Amino acid sequence: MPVLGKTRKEVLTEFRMEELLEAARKLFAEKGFHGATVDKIADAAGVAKGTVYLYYRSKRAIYWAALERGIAAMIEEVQTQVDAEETLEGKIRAFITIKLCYFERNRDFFKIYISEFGSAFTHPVQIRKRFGDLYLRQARVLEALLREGIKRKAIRSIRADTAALAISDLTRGIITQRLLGWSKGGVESDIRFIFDLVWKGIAAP
Amino acid sequence: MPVLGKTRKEVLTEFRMEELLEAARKLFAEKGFHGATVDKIADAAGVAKGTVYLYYRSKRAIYWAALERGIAAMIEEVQTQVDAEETLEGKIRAFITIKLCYFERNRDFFKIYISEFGSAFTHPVQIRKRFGDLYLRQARVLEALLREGIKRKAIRSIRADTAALAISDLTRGIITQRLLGWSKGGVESDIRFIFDLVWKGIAAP
Amino acid sequence: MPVLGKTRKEVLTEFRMEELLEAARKLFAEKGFHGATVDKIADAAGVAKGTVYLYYRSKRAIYWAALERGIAAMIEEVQTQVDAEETLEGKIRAFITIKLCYFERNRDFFKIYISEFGSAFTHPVQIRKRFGDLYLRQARVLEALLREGIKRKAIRSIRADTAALAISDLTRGIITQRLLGWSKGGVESDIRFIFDLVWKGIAAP
Amino acid sequence: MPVLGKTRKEVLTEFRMEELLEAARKLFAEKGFHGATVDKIADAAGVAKGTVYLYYRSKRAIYWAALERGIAAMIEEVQTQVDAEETLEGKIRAFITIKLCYFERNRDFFKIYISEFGSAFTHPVQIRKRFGDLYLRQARVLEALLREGIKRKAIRSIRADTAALAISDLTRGIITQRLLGWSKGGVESDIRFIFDLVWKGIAAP
DNA sequence: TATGAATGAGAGTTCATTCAT
DNA sequence: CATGAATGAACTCTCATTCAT
Repeated sequence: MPVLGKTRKEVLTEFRMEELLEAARKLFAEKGFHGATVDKIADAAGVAKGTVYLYYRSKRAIYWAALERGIAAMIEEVQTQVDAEETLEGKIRAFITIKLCYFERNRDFFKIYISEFGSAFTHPVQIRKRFGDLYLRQARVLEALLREGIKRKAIRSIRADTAALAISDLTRGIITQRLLGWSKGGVESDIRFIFDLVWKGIAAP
Repeated sequence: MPVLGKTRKEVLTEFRMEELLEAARKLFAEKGFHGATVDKIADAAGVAKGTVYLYYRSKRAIYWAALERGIAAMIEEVQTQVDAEETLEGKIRAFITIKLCYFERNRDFFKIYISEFGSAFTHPVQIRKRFGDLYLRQARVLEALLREGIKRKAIRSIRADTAALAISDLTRGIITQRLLGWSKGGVESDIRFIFDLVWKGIAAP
Repeated sequence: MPVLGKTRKEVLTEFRMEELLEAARKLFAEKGFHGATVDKIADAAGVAKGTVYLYYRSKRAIYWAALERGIAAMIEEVQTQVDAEETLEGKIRAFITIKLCYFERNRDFFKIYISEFGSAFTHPVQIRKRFGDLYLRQARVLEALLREGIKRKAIRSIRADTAALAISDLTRGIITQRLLGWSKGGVESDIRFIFDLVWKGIAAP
Repeated sequence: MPVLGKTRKEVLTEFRMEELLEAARKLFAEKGFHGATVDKIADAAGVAKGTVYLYYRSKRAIYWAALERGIAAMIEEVQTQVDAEETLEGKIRAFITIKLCYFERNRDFFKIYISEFGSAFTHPVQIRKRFGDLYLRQARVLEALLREGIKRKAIRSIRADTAALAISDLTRGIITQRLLGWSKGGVESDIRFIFDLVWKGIAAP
């Protein structure tokens, strides 16, 4: 009997998938794709090995689900917060802030995210493309902002796509530094640092 | 019989290690750490599998050797060129330029380098630390420059260590974009882009 | 409420078993015992996997049921037609003809039948014996004919049991050839071929 | 240093392959393809599991090697003995005799052989074809004899290809009966039975 | 009665590492 | 010093069977 548009079965399925995803996320983050075994994922999720395959077609599929889910959630959060800001400056600052905060809150996910980055070159083309698309999608949120700023002469005339990726790189980089314990400053300080660098770097004279 | 301070044996050993390293670099770059098998590395180097273990203690050891060797060579090249420049601006530009060119010339190495970055979080602490030290060493070349610039008031008062890492991130990022085919501009254009962003971002007002 | 000696429940049970058998027969024929999964059998029969086990104790049990059922039906058909013939020659010809036609009509069953033959040696003794009994039962229909023929001097003095099996082998062989596309002749031609060979081979001089 | 055209390595390789084949043959015969595990084959051959894969690419490959090897040896033996006979009658009798004796001597092989027969319909087309070719090859030895006999009017005008397969079926059938303990007669008696049936069945009037 | 989610033993295969030659 | 055959632990994935609902 469907309740709220979902049958009992669907709810259970969703629950199991989420449970498995959570366990997988933790393990992938801790040990990387190869280090995490399906056995351990099943164990961590509290189910038998075979059960994993009732919900995901392969180990890779779980990995992808974790990755895609995380990026999608991040994009959504970023987009929402950027939209909530009124000034261009505020929007760009929000972009940096939210990404940084999101990753701080989802460290496990960030580790998978960054690891996939590292594998970008060794994966088959189609997998690489799939991740690329995902990654570029979030960069494009920023790109649109930059383009608007350039049009309004608030930002000097630069390649908006490259700049967007560069800002993403900076943000990603600072998070890496934080997680590795290389950055001594607080989050606030790090955000301010990145933003200042970027804003001074791209603002119209 | 020692020649130039090296015995015949030492020369041969060095030669074999180099040969193996080259083969390994190519394979690690192409297939990643897990995808590259010792069998294939031995094959590519033209020796038997067992021979590999006469020169390196493990597969990981080869990987590390490839990584360390590459980073050391890069640092050296960067240092030399930075020293050759006279102005602060020139030195910073050189830092970016040389790194970018070095990686363009040594794509195989870059792929390993970037991949290790991705694994930074899944490795045991001591391995992570070892890579960190290596990575930070090159950043410190830049950090010293920035510190000097700040002292001379050519650069505004920023955290030199964080800034150095940020500039490294930017450089690494643009190379990634280039290798993935995301950057449409030429090398010159990319260098100029990064440098402008950085210089405007950090220069004293 | 019993109807025609069967309760409603019994009718339903029989119906389900038949339905499952049909589905199983098709799958076993197509993929062999190991290739056919209980999942697919259940699917093909339009029931859930668990339901299968309400009607059959195991996958093997379904297989056996399919096999026994098929052989029993064949024996019945053969016996009926043989009885309908009047001459010895006619009876033997009928034996060959009916078997061949039966298998032509029930190719799925034949594939299982022939496959079980192949496994005859790898099965545990009791299973082997069970199949043997089944197989020998049909041969005995023929054996009886031969024995009668020998007594009446229409057939030369041969070992009736061995001859019966030999004729069965010939018949089985020709069907195999037909199903594998090795026999170019029509059914009629194949029947005539076998019968001539056999009749000339066993007839009294 | 090559000795007798074979290097030490080649001899060792051949030895291991033979050793594995023997172990595999026994297990396949006893348990069938699915029942025999690579683990057990390795065990029986006295090597580790991984070693098996140094000599054969897959479990299937071992199976095929066993099958092909056995059939080839049989064909050779049959051909040699058939050639040694002078009369047509003698040749046909030799064909039956040698096959029967070969299988009596190589029971393990026969079990695999017969089992493959059973799987003929469930295997992919190319595998089926491969076995078919192998099987037909031995039948063709006989076919040539029959064709010659027909030309010389010693044999009545029959389809030589179908007859050859039929005689093969008879031979195979009698061996099956023997191995299953259904045939009470001695080898001699069985051979005579088959030959008489066949010869009377095909001889010109 | 019917379901299908859950199980977990067990399959084939790979590969870093060792060691006798 | 060089070899490469041998190892065996570890991997992912399958599927017959069970059992709570």
